[in-house]
Amino acid sequence: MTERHDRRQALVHAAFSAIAESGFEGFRLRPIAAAAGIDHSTLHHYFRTKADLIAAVLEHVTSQFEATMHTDLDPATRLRQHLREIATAVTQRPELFIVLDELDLRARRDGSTGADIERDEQGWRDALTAIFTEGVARHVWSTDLDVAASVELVIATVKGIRLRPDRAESVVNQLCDLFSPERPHA
Amino acid sequence: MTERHDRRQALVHAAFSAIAESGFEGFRLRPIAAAAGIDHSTLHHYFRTKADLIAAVLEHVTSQFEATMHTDLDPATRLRQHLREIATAVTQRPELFIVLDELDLRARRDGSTGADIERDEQGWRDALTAIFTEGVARHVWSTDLDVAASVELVIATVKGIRLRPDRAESVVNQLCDLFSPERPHA
Amino acid sequence: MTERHDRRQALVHAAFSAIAESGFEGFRLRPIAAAAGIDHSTLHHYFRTKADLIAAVLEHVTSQFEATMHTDLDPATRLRQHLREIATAVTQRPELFIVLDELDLRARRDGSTGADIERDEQGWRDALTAIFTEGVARHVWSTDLDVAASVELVIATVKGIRLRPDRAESVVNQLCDLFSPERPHA
Amino acid sequence: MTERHDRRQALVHAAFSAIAESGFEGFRLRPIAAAAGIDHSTLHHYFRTKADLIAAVLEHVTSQFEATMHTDLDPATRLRQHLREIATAVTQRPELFIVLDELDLRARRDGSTGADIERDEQGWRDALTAIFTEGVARHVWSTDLDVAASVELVIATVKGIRLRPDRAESVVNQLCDLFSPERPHA
DNA sequence: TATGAATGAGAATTCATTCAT
DNA sequence: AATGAATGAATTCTCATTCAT
Repeated sequence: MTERHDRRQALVHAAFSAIAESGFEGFRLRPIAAAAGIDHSTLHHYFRTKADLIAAVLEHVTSQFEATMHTDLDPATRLRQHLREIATAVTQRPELFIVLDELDLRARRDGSTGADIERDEQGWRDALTAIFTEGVARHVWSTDLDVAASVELVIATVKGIRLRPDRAESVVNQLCDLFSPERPHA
Repeated sequence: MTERHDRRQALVHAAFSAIAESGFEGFRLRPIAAAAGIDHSTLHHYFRTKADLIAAVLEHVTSQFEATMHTDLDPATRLRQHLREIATAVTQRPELFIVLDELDLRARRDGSTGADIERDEQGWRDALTAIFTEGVARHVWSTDLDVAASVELVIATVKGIRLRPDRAESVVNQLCDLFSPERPHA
Repeated sequence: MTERHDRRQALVHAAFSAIAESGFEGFRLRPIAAAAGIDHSTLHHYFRTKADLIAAVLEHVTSQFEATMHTDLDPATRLRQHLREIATAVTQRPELFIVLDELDLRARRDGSTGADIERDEQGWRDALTAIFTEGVARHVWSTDLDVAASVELVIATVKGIRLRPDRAESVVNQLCDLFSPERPHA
Repeated sequence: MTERHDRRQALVHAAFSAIAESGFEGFRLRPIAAAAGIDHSTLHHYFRTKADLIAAVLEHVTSQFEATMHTDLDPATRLRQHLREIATAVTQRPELFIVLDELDLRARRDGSTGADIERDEQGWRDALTAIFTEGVARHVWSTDLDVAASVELVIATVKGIRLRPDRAESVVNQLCDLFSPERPHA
């Protein structure tokens, strides 16, 4: 049983790496099976179709993004911390975000992929909305702040740095600074 | 000669549309040739290889982004206008940005695509840098503003809305508001 | 032991139905095992190979045709009754005859199937020969009657209606009428 | 153009022979292509799918059965001649009838095959009906004769001898004799 | 007896590309 | 410039069978 799980995991990992490296364009099953050390027909024992394997990769990826949202008192700090963690992750595990980008693009054509991704994104959106809403309520941010637009801005920005680990940190810092200008002295 | 040019254009357009619709994963030459009304082997008279056709699509796409930067006096207005134009384009010609996203992802694997895209992006980066630099010089923005990070933030944000035409406008507005808070009254 | 027998029977029945429905062209072991509620590899405990299972189906089919020849006095009546019974069977259990037809066709390629079927057919041929021989002896039919040819005619006709339950009855009646014209009046 | 036709013909012939020899159960495209001396992928240039090739085989087979019905004066002679020609064909070109039998069996599962075969059979049925009807009108046969049943009997008998070239002649003769008893001399 | 894992051979089909015409 | 024929390598997926448990 655990062996079965191991093989499956090995296949998912191999598929994940392959997508990270070559995208879906060149994504073929045989090399995946080979990387896991099994015959390519055995792969179908674990994943009936290519789509099933891709679905498993998607699940693997999204499972890595389980909410790491903190519950500090200060919403501004929470936002900053959250974005810094993302920036760190982009830097340390760039493949994760590359594959996510590939999946995002693929979601447009593949309904079920789209649904899974959308569900995941909605969870994230809700968390961000909570931060901004609380921030406005506590007068951390102006009551004029367009919460929905701010949330989408954050999301867009994060998506925009997924392929740019080198710039991730400075970009999220700059975004946080715009929301909550550091008043260093005084 | 002009006929030849027309045929090439027809092929490039067909390829562009196909990529916009199905991405590179499902990008096949035969349907492209069929869409242009020619035999699939004739396509090779115009583009020796598949890669050549893709390169032509890339060129077609980037040629659509020739800098439409205005030269108003006020840098803040220039920025806002520029981003609004982008948001409008994303809304009105979403395929253009979808294909750009596909190409961006592909650039990681394909050196020459990467170079072309990078060159293009650099032009854009320079223009944005000029705006922010001037804005700081003219005290539109604080001298503390991190110009480079601001430029990357703008770029990241725009990239992040490429697949979301519906949110494009509100996101860029929100970003501009953060840079230059509208102070409506007083 | 009886359990084992039951399982075997279940498998044979499932195989029989599958062949009746889709012929040998689409005959696969896995669905058979599934229909019998067992794993497809367990099937090999009961039938070592696919051919073994097919042989069992053949046996099952031929066992259904144990001579039900009557021993009335009148050969003509015997013939008519025999053919009517066949026509009824074709109507009521068409799958039996469909599978028989499939097996007949297959016999050409598969030696052992051929032998089994041939043996069965010979028994039938003998019974028919007995009827016609007796009929000629008793002057039910002309002494000019070609007994062997008549037997083959009957066999051919029956084979010819195996896929046509709807016409079975009228065809066998017509054949009997030709052999023994009903002289209803006078 | 004629070359193209030749290749197609060669493929159809090779397919025909393969089916005659091994039936549909073992019918694979690669050996067909090999027999025609081409790469197996080239086969798809001529027949997009396996089903297309089978359809061409079916057409080839049915085209061999274009009505060879004579227009002698005597219906009984016409019937006898017709059946003798069939018996001769079964003897001389047994594969034709074997393949026909295979197709007949296959027709049950494959709608389009079924339609084609049915259309062909209907033509034959019409011709036979004409013979019997005329025979009854001319008092060659009793007015009591069930024309429809007689037609079906002939059809069934012919189908029943398709796999038995050796018995074909004696069976059809016997059938004719039953319809029109030879009254030798006297 | 029963299973699930594994295999290897092979299935139809697709695709970019080349070549002769 | 244009075509259709041809290729060969590759693709996903299937299947009967075996083996260890």
